[in-house]
Amino acid sequence: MNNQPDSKEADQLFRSRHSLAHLLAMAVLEYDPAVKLAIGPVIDTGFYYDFEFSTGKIPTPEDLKNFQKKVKKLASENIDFIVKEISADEARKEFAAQPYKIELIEELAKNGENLTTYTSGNFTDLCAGPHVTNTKEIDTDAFIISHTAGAYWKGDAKNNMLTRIYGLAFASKDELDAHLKQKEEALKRDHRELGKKLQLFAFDEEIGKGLPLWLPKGNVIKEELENWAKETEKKWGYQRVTTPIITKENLFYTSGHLPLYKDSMYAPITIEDEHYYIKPMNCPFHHKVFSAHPKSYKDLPLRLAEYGWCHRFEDSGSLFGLMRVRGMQMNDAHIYTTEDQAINEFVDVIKLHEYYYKVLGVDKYEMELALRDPKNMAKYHGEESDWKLAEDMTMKAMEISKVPYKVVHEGAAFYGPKMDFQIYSSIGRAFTASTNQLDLFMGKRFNLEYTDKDGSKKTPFIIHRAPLGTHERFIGFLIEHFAGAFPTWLSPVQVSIVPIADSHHEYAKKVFDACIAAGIRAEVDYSGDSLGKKIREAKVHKTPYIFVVGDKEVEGNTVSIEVRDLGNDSDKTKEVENKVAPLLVDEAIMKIEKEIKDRSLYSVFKK
RNA sequence: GCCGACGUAGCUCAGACGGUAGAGCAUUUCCAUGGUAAGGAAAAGGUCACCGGUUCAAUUCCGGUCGUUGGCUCCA
Repeated sequence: MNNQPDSKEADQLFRSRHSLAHLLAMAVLEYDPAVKLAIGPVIDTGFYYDFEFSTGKIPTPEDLKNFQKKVKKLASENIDFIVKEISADEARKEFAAQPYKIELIEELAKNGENLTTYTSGNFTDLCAGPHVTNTKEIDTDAFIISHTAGAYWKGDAKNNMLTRIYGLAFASKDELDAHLKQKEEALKRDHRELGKKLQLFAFDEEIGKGLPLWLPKGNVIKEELENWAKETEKKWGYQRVTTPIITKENLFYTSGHLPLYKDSMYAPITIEDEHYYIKPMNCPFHHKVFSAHPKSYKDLPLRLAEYGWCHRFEDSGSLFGLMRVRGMQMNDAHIYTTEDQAINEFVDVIKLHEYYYKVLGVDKYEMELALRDPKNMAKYHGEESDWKLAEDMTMKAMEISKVPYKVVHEGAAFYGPKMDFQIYSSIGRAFTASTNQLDLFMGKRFNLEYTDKDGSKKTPFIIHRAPLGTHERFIGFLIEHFAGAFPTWLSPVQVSIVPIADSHHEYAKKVFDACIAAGIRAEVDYSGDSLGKKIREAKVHKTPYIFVVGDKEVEGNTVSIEVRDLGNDSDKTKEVENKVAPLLVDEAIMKIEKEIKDRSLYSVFKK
């Protein structure tokens, strides 16, 4: 387990959680005496135990409540946990009726590890411990049996699916309550909730799962991001291309994707005896752009960018709001370089990420270098020497960049090492926002070449990069990151104009026209609602600025400005005067125009 | 894909022993013309996700499908 205790308090909590898992097993055994026990480890928020229930005995939510009562009762019975060291043979006898335990015993015995059991009351479990010495150490108000889930034995989809029962457990009831409260708060910031409330995107059964509709307000964010990416990439020396979303199947045989990913691609369309696939990625298309004309070393590095429309037939069970969809638009580009240029280009890609994150105020992120999984070497194509070189080069680039990173020995792409950027939303959820690769394989596969100084033909190195990931996942992230209160440049509505009475509608329209002329996204509330209601309406939609216009404003050709209050969630630096003394219309517009142009995270009216 | 849970009006949710349903908000209309987070009234809105089965009768019970979701697996 990775959850080794590192302090006395943590150690005590670890013991309590672990012991609760055993008490849960006791309750479950009473409910289904023939249940097969798998494992019951401690996790960050408590514990779980995996079971294989007898036919027809899968517990209902009602049963879970009973387990909870039973565990509570057991915990209050002052049961001792008694540890015992046993031999493999004794263990085999003791757990003869428990096939999963037997499997564990064989493994442990093979590795020459000592076996221990813990006995609590009439229940003995194979377990490395540690546990409480007596259940009176457990706070019986600080845990709940929360929910069930399916989980494969040993995390392998080829194995049986077991029923996992999760428990939340903390050192005190206060901490448990705090955890539940925090989860509730997190739900309010959940991009699915906010997306509905702020009318950013929607799904429709008739269209299909994982295929989002971008509503007008959400589309504004998408376009702003895309414009920003185009502007930035232009400055960084990228050229834009457009490639089809559909292709004859052979392209994906050339790339090697088809045999590997057939199941997660939309099925082919057959027409005039040809199979066409909808593209799940843009790479091969960009390679074809590269090879459309002969290339010289002088053309390199060649950076081809496209917000490409990709479709992947993801497993229905893995779809998740905007974060995991079947139709996505990717901030993709491929950089074709000489061997000498590759590291520098890779470093620049990392710098580009840093730039994007800085503008968006994403300060918690890290890189993860995914190398080949030694247990699954068959997945990876290409020459060993190329892999070594690519791994060295990526590592070097990461060193140079000085961004913190960790190395993982699995998860590389089949054609090269992968560098992911993990970012964390304000509710603590981690996202892989961007994946990048250094690829020495596809160039050869597609016979890409350029003529070098000496007239020889060489294969370019290829960097795959996508700093803003897909619109879908990235905006999903941004919704949670900003809790729906986007910086002004990204806000669907930037200024909400609220006339005090009907008689001010005409003036409101004038102010509106001035905003629109300045490129500010404005709306006038012409409803017959009360002033308070109109203000509230603008505020629940998290509009950055409300212009209130009444007699005073008409007379002075001004607007009274209400600045969005970010409440307790706000960063200190975002503190603003909520009410701004009436400003001339032109002046107010100029200030906000500048804030938008700067893509500022902060209000121009900040203190 | 797998295991589980859930699906009632646009949204958030009530509801019943099996006898075709209700609230708040949103929408529309009317009244009020209001100076900073919900003014008042009325109307309209549902094949209770869909398809089968049991039943005199199904939104309610059973089965299947679709969708959402908690996890597991996967993620070029």
